[in-house]
Amino acid sequence: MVTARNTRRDVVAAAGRLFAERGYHGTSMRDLGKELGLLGSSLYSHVSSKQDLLVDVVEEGARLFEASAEKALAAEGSASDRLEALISGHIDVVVDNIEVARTFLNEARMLDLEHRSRVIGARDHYEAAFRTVIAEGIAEGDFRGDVDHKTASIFILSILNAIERWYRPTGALDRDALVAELWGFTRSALG
Amino acid sequence: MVTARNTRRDVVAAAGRLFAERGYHGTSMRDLGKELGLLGSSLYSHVSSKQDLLVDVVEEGARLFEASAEKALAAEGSASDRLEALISGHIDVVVDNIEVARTFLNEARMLDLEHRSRVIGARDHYEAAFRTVIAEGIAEGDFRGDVDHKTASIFILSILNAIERWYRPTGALDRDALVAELWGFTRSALG
DNA sequence: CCTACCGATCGGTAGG
DNA sequence: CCTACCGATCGGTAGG
Repeated sequence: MVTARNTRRDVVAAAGRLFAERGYHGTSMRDLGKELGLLGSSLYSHVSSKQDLLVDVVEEGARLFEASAEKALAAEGSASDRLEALISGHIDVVVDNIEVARTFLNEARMLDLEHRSRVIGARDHYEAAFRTVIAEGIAEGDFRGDVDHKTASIFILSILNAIERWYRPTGALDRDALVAELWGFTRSALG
Repeated sequence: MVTARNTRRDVVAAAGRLFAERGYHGTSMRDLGKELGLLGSSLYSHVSSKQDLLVDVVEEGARLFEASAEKALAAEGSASDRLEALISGHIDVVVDNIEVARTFLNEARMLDLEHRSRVIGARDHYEAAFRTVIAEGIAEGDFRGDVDHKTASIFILSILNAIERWYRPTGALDRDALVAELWGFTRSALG
C-alpha cells in the first residue's frame, strides 16, 4: 500500500482543525475535502452530514474534559490537591488537543438543539466538579471561608477556557510553567 | 412621520445582535434584512458590504474598551485603585453593550487581514494597560513581589472576557456584585 | 427601500 | 473516492 485512503478519524481530525481555525460556518465541505486531498462530495462516504462532523469533534472534546475531571477527583489528598489536579488536567487536555478544545469551546453553539443540550449538560457536570471541590476546600479550611464557590469556579474555568486563545506551544510559557502560574494565582485567590 | 426608515446605526446595531448570536458566517444579509423588516438587498443602500458591518461593530467595541481604559488610568489613587477601575470599567462595557462586546471578542478573527491587524493592535494596547498597572502595583508594594504581571494580566482579562458567556442581566449576580466578587478574587490573588 | 436579477458557492445525492 | 449533478442560498448590483 502506497497511499492509504482517509478514514473517518482523519476526516473528523481535519474538521476539528478547520472548525477551530475558521469556525463551523466558515468551513465548507469543499474546504475540508481540499485539506484531505479529495473532493467535498467524497466526504459523504465517511459522514452523512456536515453537522455530523461537528457532533463528533465536540463530543470528543466533552469526553476528554470529562475523563480528565474523573481522574482528578479520584486522586488522593486534600480538596486543594484535587483542585490542582483539575487545573493541571484541564491544561493537559487543551495543550494536547488544542483544535478539539477550540472547537468544543467556540463552535458547540452551532450544534442543533438536541446535541447542544447534551453538551451544555456535560459542561455543567464538569463545572460542578470544580464547584464541589472548592466547597470542600472551604469546609476543610484549605480555602478562605468568604469565597463564593460558584463564582470562584466560574472565574477559574474562565481562565482555563481562554488558554486556547493565547497559548502557543513554542511560547515563553510552557505547560509546566502555565500550571504553576495558574495554580499559584488560584491558591492565592482562594487562600 | 409614522414609521421612520432605518439608519446606518440601526443596521449596524442589528448586525451586532445577529453576529453575536449566530456568528458572522452564520448570519446572511437576508437574515439581517428580516431582523430590520426589509430585504437583504436593501441593506446595500446603507453599507457597501457585509464585511463593512463587521468592521463597524468590532471597531465600536474597540473604542468602548479603549475609552474605558483611558478613563480608569486617569483616575486618582494607587495602582491598586486603577486596577479596580479597569476591572469595573470593563464590566460596564460588557454589561451595557453585550452584543457589541460579544462580536468584538468572538468575531474579530473573521475580519480581513488589514482590519484584523488593527484590532489586534488595539487589543494589545488595552492589555498593556492592565500589565502596566499591575507592574506599578508591585513596585508600590500593593501587590506581592512574586506575581508575574504578564501572566496575571492575561488571567484577569480571561475572566473579564468570559463574562459575556455566562452573565445574564436577570441573573443572581448583578453588575455591582460581579465587580465586588472579581475585585475580591483579584486583590486576593495579587495581594 | 423594492424589483428583478447575477454568478458563485453551498450541502448533499445517484451511480459508479 | 470520482463524475456529474441538484435545488437552495449566498453576497452583491442595476435601475427605479
